[in-house]
Amino acid sequence: MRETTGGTRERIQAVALELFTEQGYEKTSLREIAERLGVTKAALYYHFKSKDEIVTSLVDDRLRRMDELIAWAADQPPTLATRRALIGRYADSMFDGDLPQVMRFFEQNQTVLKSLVAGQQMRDRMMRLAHQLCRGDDSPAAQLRAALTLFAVHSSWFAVRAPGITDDERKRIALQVADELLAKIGETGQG
Amino acid sequence: MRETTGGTRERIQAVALELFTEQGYEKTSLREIAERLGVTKAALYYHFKSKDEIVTSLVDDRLRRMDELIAWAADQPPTLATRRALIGRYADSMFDGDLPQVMRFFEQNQTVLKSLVAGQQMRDRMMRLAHQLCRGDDSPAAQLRAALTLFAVHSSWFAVRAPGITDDERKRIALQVADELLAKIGETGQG
DNA sequence: ACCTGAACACCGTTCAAGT
DNA sequence: ACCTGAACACCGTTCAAGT
Repeated sequence: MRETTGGTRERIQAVALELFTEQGYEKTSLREIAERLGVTKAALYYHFKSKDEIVTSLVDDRLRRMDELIAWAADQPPTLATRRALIGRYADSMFDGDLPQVMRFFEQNQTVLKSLVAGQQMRDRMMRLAHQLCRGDDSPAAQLRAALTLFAVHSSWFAVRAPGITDDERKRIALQVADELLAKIGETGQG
Repeated sequence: MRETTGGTRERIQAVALELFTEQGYEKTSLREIAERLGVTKAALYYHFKSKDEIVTSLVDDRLRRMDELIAWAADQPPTLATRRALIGRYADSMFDGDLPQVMRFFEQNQTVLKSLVAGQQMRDRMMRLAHQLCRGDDSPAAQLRAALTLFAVHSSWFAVRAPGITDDERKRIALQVADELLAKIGETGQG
């Protein structure tokens, strides 16, 4: 058997992330997760206080990295160069390691997550990121552009339908479009 | 008493739309809806085949209007003028009558709706709209821009935080940003 | 035609009890 | 420390029965 490397807690997280992303949070029952691991539903409650808390544990790492990004940006001058660097770093983190899967899960479960603590924190960080992206220009248009810049990175995963396109190419396209949006922030005049 | 204008079916739809939007589809129980109307849970099943089917009935009207838009666009030449007119009409329909509430509901419940028939149809229509918006330019960047154009209209509701801003102003900003994105579709060269 | 009462299998959660 | 068995209130759904 030698199922996987280790502790039950980690195995629960792995299975939960997979099923939540595939079928959604609400559609995935704890019974389903437990069965895959060969334990009882009640066993899950030894490792996590609730179903909600499983999600929290998945998102925590991601939250920390976003906090770092936001803090970094707040320390830089509010220039176009900073905005470009910020979205570049954000895209890097989105396409790096196993975080894409966490974000994919998040993307798929935004609604449900609204009522979950982790979801609210995540939304909060996105808002702050957007706020950093239009620092020095708080016009409505700038706010909208900042939000769309983040969307550009996210939606490059599903909005672009091209056979055989690589993750790197998706990232490049996303940053190209993002850069154009960012360039319009902080411009004097309405042109 | 003379509760509302009429039939139980319509009253169910009204209450369901309100609660689904406020709390989400999964978090709203049929018991809750029934109680508000002073009927039994089972009574709902006389008017609707399932909880899912309540959503379908809410979204149907919206689907029809999107179909009309798509058909109209397919009949026009694939020019920038057409793209601009298309997103303009789309924004109109989004900010008009009681449809905004339906869309707000949709925005809030995308995930859950993925597994519902109505949700899949809705996603399908959004894809087709995006496709119309980049007709004649199937490059990845164009696809991404087309998707972001639609997002611009949607996210103008929540991404823009300005005290006392009106719906009309939100719409104007959305269309301004959308137009800039659309202008870059179909441009020769990569510049 | 319109609705009720009671039952169905399933859900997340709790807790005493076992090793 | 780690897990089980059995119970809890709640969920969406069904259906015979009432008017």
